[in-house]
Amino acid sequence: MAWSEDHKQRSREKILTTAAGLFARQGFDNVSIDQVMQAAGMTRGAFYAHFSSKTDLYAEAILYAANTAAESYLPQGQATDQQREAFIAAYLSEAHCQGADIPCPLAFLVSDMAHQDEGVRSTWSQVFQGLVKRLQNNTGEGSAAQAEEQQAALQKVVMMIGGVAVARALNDNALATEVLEACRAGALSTPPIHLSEE
Amino acid sequence: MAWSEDHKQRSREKILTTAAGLFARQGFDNVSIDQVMQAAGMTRGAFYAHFSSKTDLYAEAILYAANTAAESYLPQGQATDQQREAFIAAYLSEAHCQGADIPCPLAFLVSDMAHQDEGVRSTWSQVFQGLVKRLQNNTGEGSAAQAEEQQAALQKVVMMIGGVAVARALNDNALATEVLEACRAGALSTPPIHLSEE
DNA sequence: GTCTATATCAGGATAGAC
DNA sequence: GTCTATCCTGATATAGAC
Repeated sequence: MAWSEDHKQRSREKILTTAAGLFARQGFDNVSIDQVMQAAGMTRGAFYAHFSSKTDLYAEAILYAANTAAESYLPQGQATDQQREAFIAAYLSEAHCQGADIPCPLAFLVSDMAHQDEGVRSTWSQVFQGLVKRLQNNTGEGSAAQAEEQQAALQKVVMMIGGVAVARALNDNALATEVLEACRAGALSTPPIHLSEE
Repeated sequence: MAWSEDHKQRSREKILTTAAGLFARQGFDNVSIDQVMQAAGMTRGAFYAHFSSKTDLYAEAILYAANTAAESYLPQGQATDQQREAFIAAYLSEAHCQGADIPCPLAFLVSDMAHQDEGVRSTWSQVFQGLVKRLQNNTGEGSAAQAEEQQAALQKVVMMIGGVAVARALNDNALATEVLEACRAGALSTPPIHLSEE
């Protein structure tokens, strides 16, 4: 049944891309299974042939969005400084903020995670750690240098996620733009902040 | 009818404190009017004598939380550097992250704002701008210095809001602690980041 | 695997008694 | 102003036909 299997796989992917976009833009509670399936060109009943529950879909969609984004924005393996900077600028762009393509679930769904079950939260956390790892320079040798690298990467990631989340929340477009600019400046400077509490 | 008026005012405040805590910790959609009113010691029907809708309560609760927090944590008017730093450290503490007192709606509800109506979003935005203003040093005279002050304040606020939101989202407690530490370091350095794109 | 139909339930909002 | 009782809608999940 090669055809049938292929068909199922295509349906599943269609549901995932649709759900990833809708969840990111509207949040978990404001998206219904009906809405997802209709946008994917199917009806509600077909849903449970692919996913066991709405929560299950949520976790899968977050992972799917992360994988898709990583694939197209950052090359696998080690990235150059230039590639990293381009990625940061794109992340903190107004286009991303307004929900272009499949928006990043890290920024769009941060404060939604606290209410979700273990499966969803652990998926989100893994995606977060993946991003942190990708933003590290890995130039330092000693463990002290590594710790500083880690701290700098965490600060960058928080500024990226926080910047997009805040800009998206704000009512005032001009201020939102200003926030994005400030965060680009903050996250692009390398190393952005030098200060350990030793 | 002094007694009656006073009674109503007390009920209203009881509803507001209860709602502010519940909304921040559980999000708008995961809190029911029933839940709020029961926790406040009343029943559902009494709700509409105080607020016109759940959304109305949401906006009022955000404002109430902000005013309450501002009152107890930061003195009105100009703050000293030391007071500002204590505030930043308390904001990025694990106690705040875990929902002590009435948590800050800015951090706990960031990614919820995008789905809310104008009234709620504008309330949130006003609270945000209030925090930005409080964190500015106001030492500079020229407009260029002012712009840098503004940028630095925005970076700090994003790191505070983003740090708490991310730490709260994470599944991994050790990593969450690390995030908070990194953000404290980042937000406490003054000026944290020097870079304008001129 | 996908459809239509339906059981079931939670939650927002209103009506009317006290 | 607060209570109980009720209406109504929207949404998850399941059952059974094709």
